[in-house]
Amino acid sequence: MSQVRVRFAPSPTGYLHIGGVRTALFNWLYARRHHGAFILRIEDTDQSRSTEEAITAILEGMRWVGLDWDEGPYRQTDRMELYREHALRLFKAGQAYWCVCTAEELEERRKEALAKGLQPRYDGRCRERGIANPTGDAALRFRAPQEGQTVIEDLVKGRVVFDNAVLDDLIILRSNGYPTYNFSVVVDDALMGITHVVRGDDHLTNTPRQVPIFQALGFQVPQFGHLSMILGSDKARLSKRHGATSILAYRDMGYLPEAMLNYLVRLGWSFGDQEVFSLQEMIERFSFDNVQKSSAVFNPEKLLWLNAQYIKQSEPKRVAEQLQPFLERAGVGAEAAGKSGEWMERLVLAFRERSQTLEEMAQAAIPYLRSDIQMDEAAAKKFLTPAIAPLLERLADRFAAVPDFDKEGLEAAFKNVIAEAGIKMGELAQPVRVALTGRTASPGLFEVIDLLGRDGTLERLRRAVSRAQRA
RNA sequence: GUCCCCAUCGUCUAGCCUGGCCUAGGACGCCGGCCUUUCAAGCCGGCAACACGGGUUCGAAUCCCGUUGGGGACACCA
Repeated sequence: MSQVRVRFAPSPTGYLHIGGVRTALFNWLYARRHHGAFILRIEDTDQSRSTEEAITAILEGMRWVGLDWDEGPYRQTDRMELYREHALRLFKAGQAYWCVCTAEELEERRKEALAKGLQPRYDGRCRERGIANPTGDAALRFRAPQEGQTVIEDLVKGRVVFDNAVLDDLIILRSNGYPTYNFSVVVDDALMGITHVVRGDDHLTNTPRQVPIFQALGFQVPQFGHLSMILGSDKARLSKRHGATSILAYRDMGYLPEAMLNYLVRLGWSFGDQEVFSLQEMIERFSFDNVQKSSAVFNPEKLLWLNAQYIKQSEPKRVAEQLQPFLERAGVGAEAAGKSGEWMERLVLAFRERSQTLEEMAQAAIPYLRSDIQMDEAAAKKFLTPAIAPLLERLADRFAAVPDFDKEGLEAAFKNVIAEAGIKMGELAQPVRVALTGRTASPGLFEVIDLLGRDGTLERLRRAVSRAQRA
């Protein structure tokens, strides 16, 4: 059996969206599963819509999620001679002809047909003109089969049959010399030896247009697999109005790349009841046999849950590294840089179970990095009262007396104070929490103290005492 | 309009190909409880679906036909 060769072929007309990443992922998984090659190809033949920035964003997105490619990135604009050469070959063989209908005329006829409720296909008026050497602007059209059927044995949809009567003679070479999509894909997929064309099912109806071109060119027809679309909550195709769709936007919101891939792979694919998959597991288990035919609605809550799972399970050291840019954006980059790696890991350990994103973790970490804390006024009013002040002061004194400020000593000191005062743990814990963090919610008190250290803890406690006395 | 694809809890899905094991399983979310110094996490429990109508069959979520609904395509875009 020949080697598997698959490709991801985005057009650089915008950022890399998550639907594209899922298509890339399925291709990549299939390649890795079968020890084949995953090829990246940029389809930039639309000069007016393709941009360098988009190409950069696509590569950046692919690298971020870790979908590495074995060949490419190829750019179609670097391969123009190839398309022209094969298009002309078709012309010489009588399988393509020059068309001098103008774009305006075509557009008019198209609208007319649509208005009449007919399929807006090219009427073939240049088909028999036999123009050999067009003088002005002319496009080259493929002479598509008019009879019979084109049958596709799709890897995910199964057998799909199209009547060739619905096909029209599509333009393969524009009058500006550039190839059109349906032609350049065929030439590239054939020349690059692509064995399985796996793409979105918005391309399903392009397939019967492409198959005859493969055949006319004398190329072997690859296998096709059409993946269902990702929909928004209103069941319409996922787009900007449903929220963020750019993969890099998710990076910037604090999602982990492995969580993104795990979420995306489960959108349309499953392996029994398993929800969490390492990359290795995905590779070992992936198969088109259990790829869903129907489209899937994008569910941000489940993504968030998966992200939280990954944050919890990842190596604290790695999470700490990935957290850096978020700390910088939160304005505490310098403070974080002053901390040891070991301290940063303790920070991650304290917050990994209460952060769904890295952004959330960075926000939660602010009071532990800055010396001046932002006090929640409502919380202060409720918990830092004159009545509690003497207890806080006593606690600060006892804490100060704990020899190496270790957890056991601190806990004993804390318990002594509440026992002496005859109050419950929570009655002192909340005021202390507010005193130390400025907030009513935080990790365990002794974890907080551990992060703050002796000086930070005592200073905040004392400051809270004077504030409480004045309240 | 024409062609193509699709249809199980709100959502992602298992089951469907190879009918009975389905009183339809899991996950997210939601609700309740446990744990608890707060917030989380974790654990336990609950609500919730075979789109509809015909067949075929002893028996249909599973096979067939139709209806309805949703999506996609129909460019000198990709």
